[in-house]
Amino acid sequence: MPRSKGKEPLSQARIMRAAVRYADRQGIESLNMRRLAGILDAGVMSLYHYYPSRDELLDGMVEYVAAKIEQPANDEPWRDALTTLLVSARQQMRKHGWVCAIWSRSTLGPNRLAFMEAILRTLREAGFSVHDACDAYHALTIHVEGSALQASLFPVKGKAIQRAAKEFLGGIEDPSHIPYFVEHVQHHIDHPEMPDQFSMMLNLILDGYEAKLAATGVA
Amino acid sequence: MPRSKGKEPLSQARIMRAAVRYADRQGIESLNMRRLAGILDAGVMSLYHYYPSRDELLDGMVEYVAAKIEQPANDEPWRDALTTLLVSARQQMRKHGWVCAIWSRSTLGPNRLAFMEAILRTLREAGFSVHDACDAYHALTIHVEGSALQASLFPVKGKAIQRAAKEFLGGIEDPSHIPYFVEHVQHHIDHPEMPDQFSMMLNLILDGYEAKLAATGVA
DNA sequence: GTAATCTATCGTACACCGTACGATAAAACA
DNA sequence: TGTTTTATCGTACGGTGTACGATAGATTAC
Repeated sequence: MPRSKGKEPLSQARIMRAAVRYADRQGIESLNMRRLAGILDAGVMSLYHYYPSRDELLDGMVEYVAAKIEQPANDEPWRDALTTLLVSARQQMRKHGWVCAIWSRSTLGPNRLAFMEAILRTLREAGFSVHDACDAYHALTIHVEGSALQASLFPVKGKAIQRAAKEFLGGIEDPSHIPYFVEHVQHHIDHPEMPDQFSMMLNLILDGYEAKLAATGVA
Repeated sequence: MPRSKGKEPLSQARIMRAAVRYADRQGIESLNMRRLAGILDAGVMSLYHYYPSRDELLDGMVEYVAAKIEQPANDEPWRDALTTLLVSARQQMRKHGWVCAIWSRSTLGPNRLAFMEAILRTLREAGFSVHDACDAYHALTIHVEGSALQASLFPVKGKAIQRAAKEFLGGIEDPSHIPYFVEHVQHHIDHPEMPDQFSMMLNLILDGYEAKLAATGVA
């Protein structure tokens, strides 16, 4: 029984929007086919007309986010181009915290592939050897994915961080054994807004490879 | 009906060993309570006498691995101490590839806490300010966890890498759009043993913070 | 020794998940 | 008008984690 009058029809795009929206609010663990169908006011099996399985839906969600990563202009210097790519990737991963959990595990789709290609192209055209480009590629992507993953484990907003961290410390049975850890958490409580630690570290990595590139003398 | 004569009794340790052993071989996704009980030749619900839930079992598995991370000697210079800690952590994560998937998400247990505390203590006693120690801590742990995660997505052994990468490339519909990605994968095929890229990057990070520490002049 | 209690075991059952299969009715086409 | 295609979805099945309560051996109390 297709297209009943009252409700707007299903589509890949509408399902995807609902899925992303739900994951943004409630996390991806609790996103299941029945709930998603419920949100869309549709039968569960109707979803399978547009996505053959839950896994492919998740892959699609990763691609959805990957599509929003900004691509650098062609004439940008390599360091700026990489910064554009990686800062944008980081932004999207922060915006959709759930992607970190499935990013690496998802089947490689065109958008994620384009992201990887852009990084590698930038490096190679900057003069990096295949080997150095390989090193730098992994260093950079590890940093982006790793830091987004770590960040996704904590609440985003300042007030919520403080509350979470406090009850976090409260859960420890004997804090006297771990003074430096307590101090560290306290530091996060006192400074909820980290002054862009991601970019600092990114620059440190880029500094290292810029020096190496200069030493190689290729340009 | 407790302790039937023929079979050795259950215990936290025996269950944990079986779980780790199974995850090492078959991965953690397919590890479920029924299968684990089957391996141990026990009823499913018997496991719940030792672990109140699957989640707590997984937490225990993370703790099991965290316990094996080598702690540095007290008199080691800070850079050596950090290297000891992080290289050892990396080794354990490579040995038990499945931990990467649950490491960050697990509830903080004493062993993982001890690992974090050791890093922070080393940094602070080396003269890092609370803020710099915070930065360095995150940079280092992101590197360890991120690189182990990326590595865990590929087979360990050389021959398997080559086969996997080849069929990986074969699955792409139009490789001409992604020449640099193809080149990158080819590089991995040709050089299955990466000359310790992890340590190189680790040293790069440590170089950066050593320079910063020297500049601060604290010692 | 016997009775009461405790403890480790586990069978059954239930709720929730992804999804295979096939039915159905509206739309498109002949 | 009759036929085919397409989007919808109800039902059901197998696989999960686990709540509940039964049970039989070990332990303890008398």
